[in-house]
Amino acid sequence: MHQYISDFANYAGKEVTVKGWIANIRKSKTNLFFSFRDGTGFVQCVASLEALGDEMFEQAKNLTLESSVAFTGNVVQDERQEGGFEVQVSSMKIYHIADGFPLAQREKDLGVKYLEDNRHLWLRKKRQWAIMRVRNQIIMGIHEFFQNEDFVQMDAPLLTGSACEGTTDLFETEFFGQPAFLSQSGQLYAEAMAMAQGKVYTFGPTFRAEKSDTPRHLAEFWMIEPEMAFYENEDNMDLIERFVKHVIGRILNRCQQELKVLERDFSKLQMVVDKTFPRITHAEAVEILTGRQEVNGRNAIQIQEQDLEEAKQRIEECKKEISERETAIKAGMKKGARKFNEAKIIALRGEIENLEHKVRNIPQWIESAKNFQHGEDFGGSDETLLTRVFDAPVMVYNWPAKIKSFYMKEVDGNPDLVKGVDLLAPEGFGEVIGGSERETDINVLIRKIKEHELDQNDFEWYLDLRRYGSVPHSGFGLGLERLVRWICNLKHVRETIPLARRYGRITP
RNA sequence: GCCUUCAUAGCUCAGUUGGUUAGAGCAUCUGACUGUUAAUCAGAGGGUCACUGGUUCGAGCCCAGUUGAAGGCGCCA
Repeated sequence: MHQYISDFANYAGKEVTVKGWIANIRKSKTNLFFSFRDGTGFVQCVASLEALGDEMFEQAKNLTLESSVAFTGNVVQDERQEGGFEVQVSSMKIYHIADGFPLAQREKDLGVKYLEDNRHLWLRKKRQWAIMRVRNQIIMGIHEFFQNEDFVQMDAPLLTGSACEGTTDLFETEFFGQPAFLSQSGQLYAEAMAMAQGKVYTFGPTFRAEKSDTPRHLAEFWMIEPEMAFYENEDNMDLIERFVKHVIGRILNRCQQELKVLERDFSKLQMVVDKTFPRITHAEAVEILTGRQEVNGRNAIQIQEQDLEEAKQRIEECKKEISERETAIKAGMKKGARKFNEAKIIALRGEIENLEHKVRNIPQWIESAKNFQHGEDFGGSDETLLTRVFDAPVMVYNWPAKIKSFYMKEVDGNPDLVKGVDLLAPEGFGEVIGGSERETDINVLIRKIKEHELDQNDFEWYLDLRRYGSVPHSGFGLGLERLVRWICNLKHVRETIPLARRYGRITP
C-alpha cells in the first residue's frame, strides 16, 4: 500500500511510499530535487547521494520530466516548502522513463493552440489540476445545495425528436431511421417531473450547434436545471441567490490551495457571499447601460472611458520602459542583466498587444451601449459594461417577450414583458444563469407557440402539464463551465472542462 | 458570417527604410557548480522564415491569393 500527499499531515516524521510523476527537476552534484505529483497534490522529493548510494543515485539521475516513479522516504516538515512538507527519499522504484515531454515549459510560456492540441497532457499541469479540483467541488456544492433543500435529481433525455425551443441550432443525428437531435435543454422535461416531485433538478450534458467561437461558448457543456412547483419568479430569484452563495462559499472553504495556484482574488468571491445581489428590471438595465442612470455614483459609460484612457496611458508607459531598457542594453551590461532586460521587453510587448486590443474594442463597446434600445437583447460587451457598475452579481428580470422563449410567463398587465431572470456575474464574466417563471395558462401558451412558429403537435405532452393541475412554477439553467470560469477567473471556458468540444475543436 | 491583428527553431518571441552566413530565452544534449524552488555558468545540436505566385540585381521584410491562429462582434447559455 502507498500513501498520498494530501494525507501528509498524518505522516510527519514517518516513512511513506508515494507513487506518481515528476513535475519538475533541479539537479545538483549530490542532491536531486524533484517536484513530484501524485494527483492529490504536489510535494518536493529530495534524492541525495548520501541516502541512495552510488548505484541508485545514478538511476535517479535518469528520471526525466513526467517519468513515473514510486519514492519511499521520510516525510519531513519544512516551512520553505509549499504545503509544509518534503520527502527525503531512501529508495525508489521507476515505472517508466518519459522521453521529451512536450509541455516541459511553464504553462505561461506556451501558446493556447499548442496547449489545446496537447490537452491530454496539459491536464497534468498544476493550474489545470487546480481548476479540475475546483470544478469537482463546484459540482459537489451544487448537489449538496439541492439535496439539502429536498430537491430530487432527475436525468432528462439527451435525444429528442424535435427542436424543442425552436431557437437554437441543434446537432442532428438518427434514431432508428427517424431524425433526432441532441438535447439543448432538459427544462421542459424537468417541468413534467416537477409536477410529480415538487422540486427537481437536472445535471447533464447539453449540446448546441451554433458556430460560436468565443471564450464563453462550448458545443458540449454541462447544465444544471432546477424546476420548482409553486415558485414565482421572486422565489426563483431568492433561490438563485442562496444557491450561488452556497456554492461559492463552499469553494472558499475547501479550495484555498487551488485558488492560490490560480492566483484568484479571494475578496472578489467573498463579496459575492457577503453582498445582496441587486435586482433590476431589463428597462432599468438599459438606462444604466446607456449611462442615463448611475449606480452608487458609477456610470457605465464613464467607467469604459476611464478604462480606455488608462489603457492608452499604460501603453505609453510600456513603450517608454521598453526604450529605456533598450538604451540601457545598448550601453552595455552584464549578460545576466541583459537577459533579464530582454525578457522584460518581450513581456512588455505582450502587454502592449493586449492593451491595443482593448483600445480598439472599447470604443465599439461604448458605441453599442450608448445606442442601446429598449426591447433589445444584451450582447457580450453590454453585459460587461452593465456588471462593472456593481460589485456583486446582478439579476436582471422582466425581459422583453420578443427576445425570450415561448414558455416564459407574461408580466401581469404587460404582455410585452415576460418574467425571465438572468444572473450576470461580475468582473466581465456575464450571463451564468438564465431562468424564468413558466407560463401556466394553456391558451397563452398555445398562442406563443404559434407566434414562435413552432409545431403545436410537438408540445401536446407539454400542454398536458397545463391541462391537469396547472400551477405556478419556475426554474433556471446554470452553465457549469461558465460558473467554473468565473470562480477560477479564467480567460476561456476551454480550461473549465477536461476535454472541450467547441466550434473547431473535437480532439483530443 | 463580419471586423482587427498575426504566422520566423520543439515552445515563446526579437529581426531597423528590402542588402553578406536569420538571432535570444526556454526545452533537449555535454560539462562545471550549488539545499535547489523561474536555480546559475560554459558549450553543442536544432530553421525550405505557413503555402503559392508576383515585384526587384537582391525578399523573413513589399504586393496578390490560399491556409491557419489570436482577440472582438454576431448568433447563443
